[in-house]
Amino acid sequence: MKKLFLFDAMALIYRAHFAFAKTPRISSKGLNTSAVFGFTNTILEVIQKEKPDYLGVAFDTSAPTFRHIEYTPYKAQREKQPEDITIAIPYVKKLVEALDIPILILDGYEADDIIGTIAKKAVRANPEIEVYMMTPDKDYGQLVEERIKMYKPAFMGKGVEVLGPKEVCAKWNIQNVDQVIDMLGLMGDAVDNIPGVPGVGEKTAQKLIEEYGSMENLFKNTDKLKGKLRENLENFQEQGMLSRHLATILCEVPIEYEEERLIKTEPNRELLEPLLDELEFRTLRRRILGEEPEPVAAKAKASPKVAANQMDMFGSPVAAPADFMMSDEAEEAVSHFNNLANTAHQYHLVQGEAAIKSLIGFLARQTSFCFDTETTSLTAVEAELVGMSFAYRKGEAFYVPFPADQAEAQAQVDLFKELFANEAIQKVAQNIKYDMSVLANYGVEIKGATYDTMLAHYLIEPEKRHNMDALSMAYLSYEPLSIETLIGKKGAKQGNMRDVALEDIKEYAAEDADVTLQLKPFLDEQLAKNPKAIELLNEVELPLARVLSKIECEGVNLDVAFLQEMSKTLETDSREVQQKIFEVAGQEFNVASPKQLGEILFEKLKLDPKAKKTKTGQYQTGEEILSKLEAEHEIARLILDFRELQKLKSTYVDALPQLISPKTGRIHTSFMQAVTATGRLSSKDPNLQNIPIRTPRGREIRKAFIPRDENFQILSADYSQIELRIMAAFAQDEAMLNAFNQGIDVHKATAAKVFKVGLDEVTSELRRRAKAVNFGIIYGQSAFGLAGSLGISRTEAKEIIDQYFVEFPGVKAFMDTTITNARELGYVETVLGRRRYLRDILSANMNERSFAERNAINAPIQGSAADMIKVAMIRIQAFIERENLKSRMILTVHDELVFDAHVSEIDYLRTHIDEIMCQALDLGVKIETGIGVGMNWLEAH
DNA sequence: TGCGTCACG
DNA sequence: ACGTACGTGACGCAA
Repeated sequence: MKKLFLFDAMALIYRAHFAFAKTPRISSKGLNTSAVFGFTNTILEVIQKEKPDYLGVAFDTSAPTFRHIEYTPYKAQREKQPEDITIAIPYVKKLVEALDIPILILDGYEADDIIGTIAKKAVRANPEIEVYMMTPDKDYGQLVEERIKMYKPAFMGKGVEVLGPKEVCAKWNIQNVDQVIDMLGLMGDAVDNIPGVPGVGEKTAQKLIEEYGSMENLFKNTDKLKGKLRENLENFQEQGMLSRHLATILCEVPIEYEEERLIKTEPNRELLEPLLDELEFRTLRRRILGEEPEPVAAKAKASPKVAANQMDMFGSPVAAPADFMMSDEAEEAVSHFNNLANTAHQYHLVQGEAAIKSLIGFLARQTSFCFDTETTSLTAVEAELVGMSFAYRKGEAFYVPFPADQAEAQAQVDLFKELFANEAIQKVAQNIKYDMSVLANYGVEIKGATYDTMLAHYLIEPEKRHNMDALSMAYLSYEPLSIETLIGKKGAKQGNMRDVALEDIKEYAAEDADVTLQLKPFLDEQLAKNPKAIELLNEVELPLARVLSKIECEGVNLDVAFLQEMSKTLETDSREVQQKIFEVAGQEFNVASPKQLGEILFEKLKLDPKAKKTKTGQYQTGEEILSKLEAEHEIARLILDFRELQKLKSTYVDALPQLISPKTGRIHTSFMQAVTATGRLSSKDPNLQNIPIRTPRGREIRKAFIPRDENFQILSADYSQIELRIMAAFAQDEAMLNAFNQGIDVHKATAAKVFKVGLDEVTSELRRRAKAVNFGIIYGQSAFGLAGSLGISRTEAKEIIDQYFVEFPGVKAFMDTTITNARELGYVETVLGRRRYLRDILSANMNERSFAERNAINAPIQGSAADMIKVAMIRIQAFIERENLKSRMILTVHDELVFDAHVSEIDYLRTHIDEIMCQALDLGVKIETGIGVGMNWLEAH
C-alpha cells in the first residue's frame, strides 16, 4: 500500500495558533510564528513518521463557496481571523512551496471539498493507495471509508489518532459514516453558524439517528415523538435539511487527480533555507536540512542529534558542521542579531582559587551580573552545589565547578560571600528564590537589589509559563540546551549533575546564565507597559522571594510519633469500614476504584437509575452524589467515611513524615510564586496550604504541626473576611462598609438586610444563607449555583440575590463596572496593579464569556488579598530581623500567617503582627485579624 | 498520563 | 441546549 497524505492547511494553522496561545513563538522582528511553526512541525512529523509516498496541501480561498451563496449567515458570525493567522498564511504557502509539496486550491471550494474529491478519486484510480486526511476537523468523518482515513495530528499531549470507519462510527455512536452528515444536520455547528434543529444537541441527535437511521426517516416519523422536540423537528425540517446540505463535503469538485504531481520529492533548498532563517526556525532547520543553524561550535559537540554522516529526514546526506572559531570580526558581523542567544558566545571554565578570585574581582566591578547554581537536587535544602555560572554581558559567561567534598566546597563558596553581600551590585537570576536557598545552606546571603526573570514574566503574563526554556523560546526564539540531554529525563534513571562531563555542564550552565541575562531587557520592555508592574516587582515580588526563601529554609517541626499513632488508627478504622462495605455490597471489590465502585452502586445495587456519567463514560461517585444517596442506602455513608480515612492517611498522615529533611529534621515546602492566575502563592512538596481543618478527624492532623522546642509555641494570625472587606472597599458600598467599620458580624448584617429582619432576629440558618451569598458574590455565582449550594429552589435563590443587590447597590454597580472595564481593557487588575488578562471577555461563546466575567469579578478581589498579605509578610520579616527576634515565620496560607514563636516574644509579636497586617494596604475599610497561640497548629486557631 | 476525587482558602 | 462559584496540589486508578 502506498500512502497519500492530504493536509487541511487552514484547520491545521488554526489549531497550531491556539496550541501556542500560552507561549507564542515571536521572532526577533516581532513576528508571531506560532502558526507556521506548528504547521511545519505537523508536516515534518508526518513525513518522518509515516513516510508518505504522495503529499498534497489544500487551502481555502477567500472567494465565496456554494455554502455562502445558498446560506448567507454561513460562517458570518465567525470572529475576525486573528491577525497573526492572516500574516502566517503567506508564510505557510511559501513553506509548502519550498518543501515542494503541491498546493491544492480552487476558488469557490473549501479545503474539505478539495480533499474529499481528491481522496475519492485517488482510491478509485489506484487500488494500491491509502489516503490519510490530516485535519482536526470532525466533519471529515463523513468521507472515511476502507482506504480513506482521518489522521488527527498529536495535540495537547494527546497522541495522533487515526480514524477509519469503525472508529468514526464509535465516536459518533452511529452505524455507518453516512450518518455523520445527518448528525451534523440535526446538531448544527456553532463555529460555522450552521443552525441545525433547535433543541437538538449531540446527545439528542445520537438518540434520534440511532432510532430512525436518517433525517428523512426521522422527519417521516415525527408523530412518534412528543413535546417540544417533536414541535421543533416539525417546524425546522427545512432548516435541518439545509444544515445537512451545508455540512456535506462535496466530492465532485472540478479538480483533477494528478498522481504524479503528488509524488513526494526533495525540498527546494534554495527556497527553504532563507525562509527558515527568516522565521528563525533553527531547530527545524537542523532537522530538515541537517545542518548547524548557527555557527556555535560547542553546541554541535554537545548535541548528539547531528553527526557528520547522519542522513536527514528526507534521506539526504547531512553536511558535517564546519569547524568554527568565533573571531571578533565574526562576532561583530552577527551582532545585529542582538536578540539571538546562540550567536557568538564565549563560555569560560574557571577553576582554582586564583582564577576564581580574579573572576570575583571582575564581577565585583560590575553594576549587575546574572548567576545560576547547578546542584545535586531540586530540593533546595538537600541540594549540594555542583557549580555556579555567571554572565555579565550578552554572550559571555563563566562556569565555576565546586568540589564534591563539602568542606572544600564550603571553603570555595566562602570566597563568593562578599560578592553576594555587595549591595551595590544587582543580582539577576531565573527563580532566584531557589539560588538564595541553596546559598543560604552555605551561609551566603544575597543582599542588595535583585532581579528575577521568572517573576518579571509572571507580572507580564501571569497565566503563561515562566520557565527559562519557555521564556527563551518566546523572547529570543532560541531553544536552550536542555537539562535532559545532560542528565536524562526525570525518573529513576535520571542521572546526577555530578556525573556530567565538565565541558558539557559548562556549556549548559553558562548558557543558562547568558540566556537569563539576555531575557532581562525584553522583559523590562514589557514591564514598562504597565506603570505599576515595576514597582510591584521591586517592592513586592522580589523582596517576597527572599522572605519565602527564609520561610522554606526554616521549615516546620512535625510530631512524627503522633502521626505514626494516627496512621495505625486510620488503618484499623478503614479496614473496618471496608469490611462493612463488602458486606453491604455483597462482594469484595476495590473501593478506591471509581470505576468498580460505580458499577457496584449503579448496576449491582441499582441505587440511582438516572446516575450521571462522566465524559469518559464512568459513573460519577463524587461527594455530592454520595451524600444524596445517603438516605437511600447505608453504603453511601460508608464509602464517604472510607474515602475520608484513605485521603487523610495517604495524603497527610503517611506522606508528611516521608518529607522530613534528613538534614534539618523538619519539613520544607516550596512556595510557588509564579503559578496562580490571581497572584496567590501555592505550596507544594508537600502542599501545606491544604492541611485538613473542616472535619473533626481531619483537623487532628494539625496537632502534628508543633513548635521547635518547649521554649516555643505556634502562633497563627489570619485576616478576618479579607476578600469581603476588599470587595466592600472596591465597591464603596455604604451598607457593607458600615457593617465592617462598626465591627458588626458581616454575615449577620447581610442576613438582617436581605431577609428583612432585625439584627437580633437573625437565626443561625439565616446567617448561614447570607454567608453563602456573600461567598457566592465574590465568585460571581449565579442563582443556579446558589440554589445548589443552599439546597433551595432556583426561584428562591434568585429572590435572595435580587434582594441582596437592592440592599447593597454599590456591590451591584461594582460588578457591572468591573465587567465593563474588563471588556474595554481586556484585563482586570488588583490594587497594586497586578493584571489578569481575560481573552474570552468578548467571546461569542456564552460559557467562555461567563467564565471570563466571573474571573473579572474574582481576580481583583482574590489578587488584592494576595497583594495585601505579601506586603504584610515582607514587613513582618523585616520587623523580625530588625528586632533580632528568636521567633520565625514558618507558613503562609492565603489569609493566614503561622509563626514558630518564642514564648518570651509572644505578646510583642501579637501586637506588631496585628498592626502590620492591618496596615499593609489602606483600602478605606477596617481590616481585622484573629490571632491565636497554642502548643500546635490546631490549638493556635 | 489523564481522570476523578478531595484537601485547603 | 448547555453549564452553572474562584483559586490551588496530591493521591490512586487505569490505560
